[in-house]
Amino acid sequence: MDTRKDIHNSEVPVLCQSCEARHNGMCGVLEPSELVALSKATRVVKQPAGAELAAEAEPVASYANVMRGVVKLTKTLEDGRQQIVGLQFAPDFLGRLFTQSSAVTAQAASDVELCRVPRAALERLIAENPALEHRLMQQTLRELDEARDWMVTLGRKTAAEKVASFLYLIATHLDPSKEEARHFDLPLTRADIADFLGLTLETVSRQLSKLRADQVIAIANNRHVDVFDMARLKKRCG
Amino acid sequence: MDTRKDIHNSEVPVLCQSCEARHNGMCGVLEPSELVALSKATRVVKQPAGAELAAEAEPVASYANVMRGVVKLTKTLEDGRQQIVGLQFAPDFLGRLFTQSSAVTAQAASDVELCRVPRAALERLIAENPALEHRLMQQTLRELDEARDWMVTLGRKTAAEKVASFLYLIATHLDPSKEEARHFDLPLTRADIADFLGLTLETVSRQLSKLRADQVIAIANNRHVDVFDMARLKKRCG
DNA sequence: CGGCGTTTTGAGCCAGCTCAACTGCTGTGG
DNA sequence: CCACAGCAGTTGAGCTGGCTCAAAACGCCG
Repeated sequence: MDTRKDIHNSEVPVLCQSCEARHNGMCGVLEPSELVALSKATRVVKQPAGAELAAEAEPVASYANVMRGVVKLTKTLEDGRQQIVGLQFAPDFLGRLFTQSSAVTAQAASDVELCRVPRAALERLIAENPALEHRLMQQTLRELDEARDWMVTLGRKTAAEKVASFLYLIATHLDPSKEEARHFDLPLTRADIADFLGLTLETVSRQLSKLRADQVIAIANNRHVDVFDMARLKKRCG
Repeated sequence: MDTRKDIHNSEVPVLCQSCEARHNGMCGVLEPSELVALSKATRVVKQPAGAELAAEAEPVASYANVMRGVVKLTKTLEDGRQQIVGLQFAPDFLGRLFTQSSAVTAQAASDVELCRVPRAALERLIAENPALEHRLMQQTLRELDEARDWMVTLGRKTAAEKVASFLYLIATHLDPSKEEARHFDLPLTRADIADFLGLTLETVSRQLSKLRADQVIAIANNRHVDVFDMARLKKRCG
């Protein structure tokens, strides 16, 4: 992989210089020399929405960093009932460390760009560099906090509160502005949203219509959402 | 703290020799010398059922290992709705690493015995010993897997399947026998079970009565449960 | 412009909730 | 040793939020 001398980023691979994982993701703890070594094994891949990235109970040959787009983690019961158990945004790390097979299916929710790392290469680097494991531990703890937050949403909130909570989560993750109002494109279909919230798609649609009727949001083209007032949305999260 | 020379456990503190955390918990990765040093700072405490061990959004002064009993982790909405987001059994580690305050309330579900470790002592040991962080990472990943499993239960299962799933979880954690039939005392009240399953306590009670009527379980004294056939119970988990 | 997948809207139903009464166990005081 | 208070659990009856099934509307692409 190409590298370039640079006063501020001497020896850092070109691709890594603008990558979010380099700044806020796991690569932030790596030395330039480690980054160069790792980048020899990594490969940036694009995947269209709907692509399956890893299947439940299947062995996975590689880990990845999400560079662009949203990945959904799902679990399915024998009779087909499905639940989304997590969403991953750039620059999240993707993959279950220290076990042969993933407990979830990972699927591209929107078009995504991933930076793939072969299993063995990453595990070797982790074994050599405790700071990397520490960083991954921090992300894992954050994911556990988020999973537990979502358990409250699934177990104890009404349909209206669930949909508001979903919009709030997406708004805070996709629109970085600090303004009161935010807007973004939903990375999930109504069916996906239903699978994330433990509802039917009809109920999701009805609740979105209600939020529109109540002037909390506007929806254009079924996908683009304007939140007029984040504080008002938050109040509806229960 | 007292120590004793022993051919097989030279220098290991007496209390640690019979402790589950020494065998399957985080202390399993510590050298005898580290264990001696750590045990100087730890303190075994008993707490009655209902005792609050750590409050949501409050700073915590110590971590702990669960030695006996069950600890419930709960989250509460402003209006009082509650959700149990995790149960911890011996020899689980208790506490949120690397952040000032816990995101959950920890409460003794049954009478419990904890081995308390001051925050600073454990964090120093983790910084010095990557193997310890690795072990804690493994538990964190396991907890994340369990949280995601439970999200499917909360979001997509019926009341009957939820109650069966709860009994299955408790049976596999509390009765280590490999037999088809198992029996144990429920560590949770009906209200707690409801808060774990996202149901009302009346619905929990009705579903337990149904399982009894269907000869899947027997209940004595409201707390003691006999599962006649684990395979049959598992089929009812959805 | 026509066809297909997604979303919205409507109408009726039912699983699980609410409210309420009752049972049974346990501990306490006479 | 019994009466009785208090709490946990059970059971019943009726209601309702979210589900199911069905059809119409919308947006997108050839």
